[in-house]
Amino acid sequence: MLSIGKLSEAAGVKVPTIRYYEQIGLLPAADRSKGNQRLYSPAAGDRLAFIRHARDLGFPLEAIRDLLGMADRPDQPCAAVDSIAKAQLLAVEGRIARLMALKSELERMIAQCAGGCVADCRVIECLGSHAHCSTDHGRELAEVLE
Amino acid sequence: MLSIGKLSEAAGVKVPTIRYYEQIGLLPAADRSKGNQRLYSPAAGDRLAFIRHARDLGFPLEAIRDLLGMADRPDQPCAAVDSIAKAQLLAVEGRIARLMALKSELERMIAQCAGGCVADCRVIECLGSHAHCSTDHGRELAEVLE
DNA sequence: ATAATGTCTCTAGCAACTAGAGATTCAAGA
DNA sequence: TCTTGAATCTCTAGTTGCTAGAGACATTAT
Repeated sequence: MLSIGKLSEAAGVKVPTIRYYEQIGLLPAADRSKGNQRLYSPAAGDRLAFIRHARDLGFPLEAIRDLLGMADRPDQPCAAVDSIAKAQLLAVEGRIARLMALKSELERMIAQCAGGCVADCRVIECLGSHAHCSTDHGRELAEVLE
Repeated sequence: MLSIGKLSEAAGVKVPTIRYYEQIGLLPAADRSKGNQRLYSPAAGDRLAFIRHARDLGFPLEAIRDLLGMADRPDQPCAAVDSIAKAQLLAVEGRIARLMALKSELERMIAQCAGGCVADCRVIECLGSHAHCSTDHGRELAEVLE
């Protein structure tokens, strides 16, 4: 059995994060030592690794909760798993597209600045008036950063 | 003078958001009507438009606070403005790069799934063990989504 | 005059943690 | 065995940038 610190090290997930996952029910309540400290089996480590890996791929915790539920029923069809993964892929692609637009707008803005004083600064001017922009970007451009 | 609702409409920023900006000191406290309702000059609208535009470009509010402070001193050199904008560009580029890695990992995962039951699902398997991954992605891969 | 909006303040909630206080427990060395 | 230092415990509050709601007051239209 592992202490929470050892588990943390093994899975690459910080100690308070593990407690947080338990608190929100993503991990089952751990066994305790006589002195009330958490003890984990290697299987708990696998579950945590799964969560961490899915987080690394950007899945939100709620999606991970669903994925874990599915992983626990290996005889069910995996279509639902696929659809979660595909939704995640779509979300990522959307973010990329919007970030690209953002990037070119920023590049244009920066390139135009000759480096004088603020009164002549293109960056400030461009921020002040949407009219200087090449694209008709709206709120949605930056949603990706949330 | 405009009511907060009219200002909201004109600038494309929601009413509670305007109040929030005032609360955190990004907008100065507005004048009030006899009945204590906020009244805004067109100049306040310009400032709000500046904020919104910068938000659209993904600048964090603290950076915007700095930018506004600089815009209020037109005779100062604009190097600091540029460096904020460049930092933002770098942040955006970093996010794009990491999202691209994420995207290809997700695509690989999804493509391998033959669509059987969960026991055979590549998506679940890949999430369960990092060994199936092509890249040695770490936590940093998903930081972009925060 | 009355009804329908609009606005006010205040609190609480979202995601996914992170940081800190103050108390306890464990592990290793003397 | 004792002691010290590290790890762990629970709990609360903070982060970012808003959003939603309650209950009360103001303004506008009919």
